[in-house]
Amino acid sequence: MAVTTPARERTRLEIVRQAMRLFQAKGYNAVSLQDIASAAGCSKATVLYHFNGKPAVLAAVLEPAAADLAELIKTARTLSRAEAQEFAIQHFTDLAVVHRGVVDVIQDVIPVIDEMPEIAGLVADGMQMTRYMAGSDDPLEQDLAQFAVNGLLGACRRPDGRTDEELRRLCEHALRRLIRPA
Amino acid sequence: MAVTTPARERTRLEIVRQAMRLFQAKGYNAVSLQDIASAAGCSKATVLYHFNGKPAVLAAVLEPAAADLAELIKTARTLSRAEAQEFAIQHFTDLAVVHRGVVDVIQDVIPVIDEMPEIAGLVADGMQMTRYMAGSDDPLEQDLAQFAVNGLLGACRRPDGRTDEELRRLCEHALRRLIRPA
DNA sequence: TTGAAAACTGGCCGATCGGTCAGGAAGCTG
DNA sequence: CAGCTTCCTGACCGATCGGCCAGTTTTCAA
Repeated sequence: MAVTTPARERTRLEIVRQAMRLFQAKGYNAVSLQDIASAAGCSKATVLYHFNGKPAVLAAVLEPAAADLAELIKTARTLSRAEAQEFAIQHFTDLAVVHRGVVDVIQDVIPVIDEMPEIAGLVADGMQMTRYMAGSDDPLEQDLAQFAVNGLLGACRRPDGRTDEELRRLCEHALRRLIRPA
Repeated sequence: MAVTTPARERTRLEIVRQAMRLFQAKGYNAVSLQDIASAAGCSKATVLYHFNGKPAVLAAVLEPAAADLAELIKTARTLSRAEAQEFAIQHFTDLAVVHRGVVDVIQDVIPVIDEMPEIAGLVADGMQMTRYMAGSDDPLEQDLAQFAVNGLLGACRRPDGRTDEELRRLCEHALRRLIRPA
């Protein structure tokens, strides 16, 4: 058995690429399977041949970011509290900047997040990372870390033509004003 | 001529009340006119009798917050830069906390904000208030003020059972860490 | 009390949604 | 070449969407 059929992967990838672009531009709910199919140059039925429903397309779009985040969590777990905090500030920022499209998509799904089990893991990991970033169990610092992450995600949503590096620097600067070292 | 017909205003108000509740809970796009009508105890046709389409319902939901914000802008315009900054920090926080439901609704509409002229004024005023909050024209401080407002709006979206006063205190605390006095 | 205006509604419309299915086209293997 | 699997599609489905309209009920001033 072939590990992957080239044709299958090519179409699949194009669907995910276009779905990402559209979700980011118009929001998950406002994009139809027909929109995705047209953009990817195939029929709606083909989209549903490759993915088991619209939520599965969303899951595929989110998957790379979710995997990267899970990797970050795994690393952070091996560090001391102070190290984990510094690690979280730097790498969570990186992740949000690089995957800023995903950040945008997630925001649009928040109101119905309970009905989307396919992204529950991503969200849970994000909250875990926020806890690492706080650096302490003090409720105020935890709340401020959440505040910081909200600002971070918001900034990555509307980058205003900033380059990755400019955006990363801005976010890290803001985080260091908000977050107290452990 | 009667200034207002009681029956008309009563129904209108109930529709707006229920629409607000539903938009906040499930997002603008996920709420149908039928949902609003059922919650308000009338028919979908009645909703369309009082409001010229679904966007008009949204505009009515947002109107009180928009009016309050416009009033804030008018006051801030009469102040010195330093006074306006302090004014913005305190009263923009208040506004976001009191109208937190509206904050939630707006977030859901952001991806299609260009197609919603009825909320363009609100958004423009919010950005103006953000500029006052920065306290200087330095691009970095402007960006940080935007970052702060993103955090503010995010915190008001998911209040986690906090009281108005707790939420207001948290936001003001975070803002004072992020914002440099003019 | 009465009649016109205001408030309201059931039923219908075209469009679009996510999703299904039978079957055609393409590609690989013998 | 034949035959099987994979890939893909047009046509169709039931549901629901926002919106419209003709007509009924309610309100209220004269």
